[in-house]
Amino acid sequence: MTDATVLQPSAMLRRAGLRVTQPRLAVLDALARHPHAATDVLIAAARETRSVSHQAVYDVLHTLSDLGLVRRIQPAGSVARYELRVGDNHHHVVCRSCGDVVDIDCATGSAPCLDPSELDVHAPGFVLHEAEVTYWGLCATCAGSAEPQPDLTAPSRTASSRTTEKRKNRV
Amino acid sequence: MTDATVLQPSAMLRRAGLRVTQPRLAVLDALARHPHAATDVLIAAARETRSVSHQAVYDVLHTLSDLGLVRRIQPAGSVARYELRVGDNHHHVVCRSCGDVVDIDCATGSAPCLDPSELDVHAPGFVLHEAEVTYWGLCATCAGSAEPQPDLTAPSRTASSRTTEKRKNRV
DNA sequence: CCCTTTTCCGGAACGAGTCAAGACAACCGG
DNA sequence: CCGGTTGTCTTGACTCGTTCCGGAAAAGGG
Ligand SMILES: [Mn+2]
Ligand SMILES: [Mn+2]
Ligand SMILES: [Zn+2]
Ligand SMILES: [Zn+2]
Repeated sequence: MTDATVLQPSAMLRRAGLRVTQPRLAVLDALARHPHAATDVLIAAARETRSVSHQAVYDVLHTLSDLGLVRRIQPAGSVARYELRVGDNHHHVVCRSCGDVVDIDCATGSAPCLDPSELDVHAPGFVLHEAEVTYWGLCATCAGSAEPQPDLTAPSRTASSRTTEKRKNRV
Repeated sequence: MTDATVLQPSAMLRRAGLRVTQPRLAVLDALARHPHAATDVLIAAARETRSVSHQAVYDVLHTLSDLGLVRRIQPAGSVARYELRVGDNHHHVVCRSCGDVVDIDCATGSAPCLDPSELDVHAPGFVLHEAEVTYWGLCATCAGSAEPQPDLTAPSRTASSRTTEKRKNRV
């Protein structure tokens, strides 16, 4: 429901009982412009607007995600990413090669959208909150090019041990 | 299918074209005894058997997961965890409080067990490999105790910014 | 048993994220 | 409009899991 994007940044902060500060406005602005961005990207983006310390960005992201104003996702092998789309229990498609993340509306509806049939058998008494679904594969670009894009998660390598390639975790 | 656990360790190594070495046997043994264990636990467990360097364990885990002999999972906010159950596309239930991981058979069958309806719309040309499902909630123990167990992932905190508690990432 | 190739080792390095303590600035009440 | 009270930011050091490096060791084929 309460889609954060429709509210005035300062309004949504105050409504959550938070002070309206420069770092928070800067981060909210950065989030609006960079959905699913990693922290370092958000830091850079926030600095385009205001002067903010990296620690402030971390603090803001913690505060906001603890209060549910932003969502934090962390596809395996990636650093934390953040988005303003909250409360709609949507899912994500992630490219194994370039790490790109795309939203997918939840077909089933609200959380938990899926129910593990064997829950009672293998984890009796477990209280289920949500089912997180991550679709893995290759985006159109990466699927096309034989030589994949600068990699991100890459557990999908065919060969043996130590890879020589570098990796980068940008957006 | 090819459930790793039913094969002799040395056999499955050789069948994958790998040399049978002490570190690899030690890690396979550790994995058998500690499903879903984090790397540090596996290092400790492997050392109970043979003398192995931490780097060797990392190398082995990379080699084996690259070849698909072990599976690597990484629930958001946790370090990497490994298991021998591969190729059956099973899913996981994770306790938000203590970080405990439990297997859940995939009801649908083989990967990708789920199909995002809007794939073509929002990510046209995307080649789907698998759908990873992670169920989040509280295990019976943690749901019972008001004061939750030593924490692991804990994005579920209600209050504001900087938490005072410590955390630990064990199995 | 020797040689080649793979694998392992120890140590240094790295990067995302955290801790800590003092400076600062929102907001409130006057 | 001002000054005090908190909650928030800054700076800089630091932790922890993991990776990089290059020489040493050992697996396996001949
Ligand atoms: Mn999203
Ligand atoms: Mn499992
Ligand atoms: Zn891609
Ligand atoms: Zn628990």
